[in-house]
Formats: sequence, C-alpha cells, structure tokens
Amino acid sequence: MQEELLKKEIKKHGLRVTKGRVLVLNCLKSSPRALSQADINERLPIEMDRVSLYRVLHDFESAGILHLVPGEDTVAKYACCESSCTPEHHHDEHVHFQCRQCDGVYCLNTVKAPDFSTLPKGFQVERSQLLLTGLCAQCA
Amino acid sequence: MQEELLKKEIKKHGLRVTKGRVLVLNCLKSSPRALSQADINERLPIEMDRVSLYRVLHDFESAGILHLVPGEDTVAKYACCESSCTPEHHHDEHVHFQCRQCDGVYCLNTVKAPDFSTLPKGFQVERSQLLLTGLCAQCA
DNA sequence: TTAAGTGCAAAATCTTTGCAAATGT
DNA sequence: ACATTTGCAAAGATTTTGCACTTAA
Repeated sequence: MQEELLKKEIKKHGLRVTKGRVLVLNCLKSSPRALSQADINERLPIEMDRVSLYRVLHDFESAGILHLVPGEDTVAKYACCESSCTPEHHHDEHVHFQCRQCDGVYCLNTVKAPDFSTLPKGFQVERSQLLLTGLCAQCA
Repeated sequence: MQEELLKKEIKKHGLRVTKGRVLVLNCLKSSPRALSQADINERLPIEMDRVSLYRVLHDFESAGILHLVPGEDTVAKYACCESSCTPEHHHDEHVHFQCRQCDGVYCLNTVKAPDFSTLPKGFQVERSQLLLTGLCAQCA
C-alpha cells in the first residue's frame, strides 16, 4: 500500500500523521476483512501499546476513516470506510459476511443492501446493512 | 405473559425451570426490543446476581431460546428466538432496527431479509440479517 | 436423591482515564 | 513553540471461573 496515500488520507480527516496511525491504517486497508483490535495487534510489524491502539481506532472512527462492523459476536471489528465517507455521514450500506468457522468478517462491497427507507412503522431509516453468515471460501 | 407457557418453553429446550429463568424469559418475551444485560437487570422485579444472569443468558442462548442481536455498538443485546428455532438451527432471518438516539434495538418480524443464498463468491450463506439504523417512533 | 443451577468471592480481561514525555506541524 | 499523540500506571468495567450451598425433578 502506498505510504503517501495513507498519510494523505489521515491528514484529510484532520489527524496528524504518526508512525502508529500509518501502520494501523495500512493494516486495515490491506486486509480483505474487518479486523478486531487483537487481529490488528497480531499483524502490526511493531509492538504497539494496547491503549494507544484503542485511541487510534477511536480517533479513526470518529474522524470517519473507519467504522465498526457489527458481527454475530460482541467483538469490535473495524473496516475502512469508503472514500465517500465524511465524519457526519458514513456511507456504509454495504454487505458483510461473517464465517462461522473462522469468525472472519468480509466486506462485500460489490453487493448493495436493499433500501428500506420506506418502512411503514414510524421508524425513520437512515442506514441499512446486511450481515450474512455461513462459511467463507477458505473454510467451506 | 402466561407463566405456564414460559415454563413449557424452558423445559422444551432441556433446561430446568427456575425462578430466575422464568423472570428473565418473561422480561424478554414482553419487550418489543432486544435487551442488554443491564436492561434486563433494570426490569427484573428482584435483584439477580450479575453472574447468574450471565449464565442464564448463555444457557438460553446455547439452548436456542435466545439469540444475540448484532447492533451498531458492541453491547450484547438479546432477543427471543422464534418458536421454530432449534439449538442447531436458529431461524432468525429477520430484520432489526437500532435507534441512534436511544440505542434501542427492535425486531421487525414482519419484514424478511432478502435471501442471498446464491452469492457468487465461493461463500456459502446460511443466514442473513438486516440491520437498519435511524430514529425509532418515540425519538423521531 | 442427585444432577443442575445459584450466589458469592476472586481471577482474568477488557476498556477508560490521567499525566508526563515525545512527536508532528 | 505548541498543540497532539503516545506510553505507562492505575482505575474502572466487564466477563469468567471455582466452589460450597440450594433447588428442581
């Protein structure tokens, strides 16, 4: 992944470019699946302080660089936002797939979740996401 | 809620009927939305030991009485399975709605999530669930 | 009667907070 | 130079485990 692009993205969202942030972002950008904090720690080339990683993830999330991907379990998993995301409006109507074997969560950007903005309930729908569960290509 | 029905359901899934379990199940059955452990604690007519509540929820989950509802956050929220659920095969293709104001998660049983069983990816889809986010009727 | 479930105490995890030192602009 | 970010220590919260006591069948 192009280091310059990563730095540009971090700056674009109003955050300072630091070594840790670049590494974390690179890690997420180059993963086909959403990663938990533990996943990220494993993949980082250096030891990063646990607390700092929490903060990087939180900062990225509120800056609109990442978003939390809901899965079958309670473990926080993060994935990169699409480039069209802003802090105010995340554009993540896409579909996620979680493997029941390896627990990996994949973003299926090709498929769009159906639009339910006209539900009859008094509920105002702003976003929708579809979570599929089953077996991923490796585990099947 | 009919106490007898609750007891029958607990028995049906191979668990013993206890005061705590009946109360917890009643709580969930009579809520229009998925409840977190804290929500349940609040609603129970008696003080229940925190650890016991964890265990009741886990037991119910693995017995197929409840399932975890994925939401926008990382807080575990539980809802009753439909009557057709078994421990092996949960039937929860339904749609959930989470309010961004009050965080309440509602099961919209009337709407069915689209069936994606023929995704082109090498992934085998076994279940699908749709999470909608926005404002609920009270908060809108 | 006896296997299953509960409550309490205590361990193990996970997440947040405060502050001094280091770093980016 | 100055505001941000980091690392460390420590607090707080959440979840799990062990074990003696109680309860459902």
